[in-house]
Amino acid sequence: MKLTINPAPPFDFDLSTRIFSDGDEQIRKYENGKYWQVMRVNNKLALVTMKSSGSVDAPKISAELKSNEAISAGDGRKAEEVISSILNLELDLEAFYRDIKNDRIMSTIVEKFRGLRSPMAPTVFESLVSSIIEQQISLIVAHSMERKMVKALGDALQLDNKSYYAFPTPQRLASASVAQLRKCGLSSKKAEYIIGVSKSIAGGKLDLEGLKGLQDTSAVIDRLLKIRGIGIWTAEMTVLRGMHRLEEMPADDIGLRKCIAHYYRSDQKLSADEARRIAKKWGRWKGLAGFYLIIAEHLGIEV
DNA sequence: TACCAGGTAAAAA
DNA sequence: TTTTTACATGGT
Repeated sequence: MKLTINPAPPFDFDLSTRIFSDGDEQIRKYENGKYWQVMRVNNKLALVTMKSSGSVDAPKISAELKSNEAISAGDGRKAEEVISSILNLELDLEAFYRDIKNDRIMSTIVEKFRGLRSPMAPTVFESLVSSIIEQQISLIVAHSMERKMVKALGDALQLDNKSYYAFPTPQRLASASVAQLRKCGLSSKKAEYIIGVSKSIAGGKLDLEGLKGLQDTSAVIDRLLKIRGIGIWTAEMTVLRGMHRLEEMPADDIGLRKCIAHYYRSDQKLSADEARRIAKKWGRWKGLAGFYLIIAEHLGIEV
């Protein structure tokens, strides 16, 4: 099935998905103008491959959905919703750009990255598990472990003689053993955390996805902090990427603090509180602004 | 080789 | 109550 999506401008498809250039081709990857990944639509697995067929100010995405099951028109609409969610297409970027206009440094950066949207996790669960894996270790290491986990425990989709993998469900991770996750490189503790939270969800004791309905982000974070293995950093990362709460910024994050220090304090070390103070002027866009800073630093942009 | 990297829970002080 | 420590692995 082919889909055409017309996001609100500005949207730079290639700039936003190029982040996955080093991704795994069996999970999700950007290459030669195309981005693909497995997604769940109404409990069916489908591979979606997308490319830009428009421009930053008149964006258009051409997507193709492939599955071993029959795909209905309703599934197509659901797929559009999921795509919109993971590419963060609902985000009002113009409002962000307007609101940071009085910040000269941030303004210079957003001008260079006009149309960049931060990728989002399709579910709160995926966002939470990824964040647990990313605790304390470098992103390169974390992504390597996550890849192994998705391939070992995720649902496989066989298409064109190739295997693709979707992120494991809470039910699957609830029945996994610590030893299985240890084989993916995770520490015993992280394995326990992930299995523990998965069991709560599978057992109906925790409705993670339902937390999206809570307006008050700090109430969501308070609930997440009750889960074993979830501290403030993990809770903030989870709501930022899994619930589109772009106002949340993990100020305790060392890497992010280095970025803020680089652009705002000539590389002088920052405490978390100082980072929060600087981030205050980004208002409801702290997390998104932080994302722009990380990308800018990664690409060696100077202002 | 040793140390650090987008932390957290549990032990020790 | 606050401070230290164990934990995993890839890069430098």
